[in-house]
Amino acid sequence: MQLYKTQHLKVYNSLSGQKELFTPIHEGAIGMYVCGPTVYSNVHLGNCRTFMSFDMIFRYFKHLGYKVRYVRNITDAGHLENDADDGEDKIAKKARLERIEPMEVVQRYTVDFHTILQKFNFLPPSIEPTATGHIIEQIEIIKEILNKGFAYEVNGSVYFDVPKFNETHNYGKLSGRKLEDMIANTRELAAQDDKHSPQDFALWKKAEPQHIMRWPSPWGDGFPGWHLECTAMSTKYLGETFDIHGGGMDLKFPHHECEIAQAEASNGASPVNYWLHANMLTMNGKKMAKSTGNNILPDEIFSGNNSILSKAFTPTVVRFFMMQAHYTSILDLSNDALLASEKGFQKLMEALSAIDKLETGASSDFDFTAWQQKCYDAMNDDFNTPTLIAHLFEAVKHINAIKEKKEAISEADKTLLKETFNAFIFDILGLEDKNDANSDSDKLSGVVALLIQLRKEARDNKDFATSDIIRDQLAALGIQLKDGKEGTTFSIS
RNA sequence: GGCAUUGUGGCCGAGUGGCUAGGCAGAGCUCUGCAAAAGCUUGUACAGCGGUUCGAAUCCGCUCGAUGCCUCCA
Repeated sequence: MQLYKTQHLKVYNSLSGQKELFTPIHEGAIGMYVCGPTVYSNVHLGNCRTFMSFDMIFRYFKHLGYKVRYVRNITDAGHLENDADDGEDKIAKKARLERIEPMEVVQRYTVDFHTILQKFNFLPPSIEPTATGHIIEQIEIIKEILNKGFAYEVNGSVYFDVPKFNETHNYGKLSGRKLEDMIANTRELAAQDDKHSPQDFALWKKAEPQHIMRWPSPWGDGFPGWHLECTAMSTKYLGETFDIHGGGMDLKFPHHECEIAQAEASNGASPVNYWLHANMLTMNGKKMAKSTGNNILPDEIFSGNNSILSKAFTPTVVRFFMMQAHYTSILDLSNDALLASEKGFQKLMEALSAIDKLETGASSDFDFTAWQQKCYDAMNDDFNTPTLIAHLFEAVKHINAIKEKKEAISEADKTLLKETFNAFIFDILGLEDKNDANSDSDKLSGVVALLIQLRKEARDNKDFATSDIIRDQLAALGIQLKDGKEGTTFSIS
């Protein structure tokens, strides 16, 4: 059955600035494009947050029964470092610094990107196209824009004519900018520039002799402009108008604004119905960015090898931390926040594992069907994962009460509870119940189990000196024993 | 300077014109040989100053602060 027929989803559309009822162009099917990474260095945690937000969105669409074509590109053609003529593309620069082929840089960091996302339990997109694999498509779009008169060629480069475009279209409608204001606020620089207007942007740049990444084109050897690849690839795989375009908030202007302009100039149609923007992850209150050095790598968190965190955190805890904030809000990373998330996540997992053991009765004291709908309502309200998680914790309270026989649950509700928990926690939020430490080594588990047994015997004999030695020595090794009604379990920190 | 977003209890972080967010920490309790773990209970916060309203943390204005974009950036 298709849930989307009964669950009505609202999304915040950056284009309108409002939450809108989501209706795909083709019933039951969704086309979604998300701007992927530029693979010139290791993906940092801030990058991951954006992709994780859209991974969650992708997962929810699938859960609702939509057929989704999710396209997330790899930018491997490099972007210009700056707008001046001597701009150098990032990948070429990195290649020169490291004395390797540009495609070697691309390969290295593409692999890193995929490895990290896998650790975070990402679902792979339907298509992951690369910019260099779509040079021909990009050239075709440039030709079309030139034909329509919205671009001009200068010295082997082609620029998009923003003022001309703005005469008949609305440049700035996504970011809420007005061309007049932009012109009025233009900084005075770029003395020797081929561009007619500072607002114009490159569709094709002439490659200087020393430039490594280059392709032949009708305008000579060069490379595509910064915004073109997304237009080319989204159009190719999703059509001239598609449902959702996502990306980080920092891409809204100029990148996405230019995408709209390119698409409208080349084929006349507005390319995207719903623009979704994920907000930034900050650290110490500042945006994470490769360029400023204010960032942390995922592996530095997983290993605990960094200066801001007191310990290591697993990928799923980091994911839970991020899901506790709404994707459109700025989220600040800190040790305390991560610690809080870790404890909360453990609590959730313990409740989940307790469900199976719950004894059922004739009826339930809690309306689990209504509760389940509240979970959906949260997600239907622009993917409100923090509210969803609050509802999950509400259920945790009832699970514990049932466990202690203070409340009752019916067999049917127990099944519903289990299915709902699994669906939201694993399928939608993408979390994993990995007790890394415990599953680490069967031998270790066996040894600890043996020690637990010896300690139990000592305690039964009231030999507390021995039992406390076992407990304290294990604790010193980072193995904590947890005495419960059903016996003793342990966790490794 | 321009555009945009934002300011919630010790920390993180939702939300809404009047009805408990949630997590963590803290406090109390239960359990325990003692602890730990676990569970239960507990907090009336919404930058400041005005205004609209029967009623605003939620709407409007101003002040102050923060962040993002305006050059590549998730």
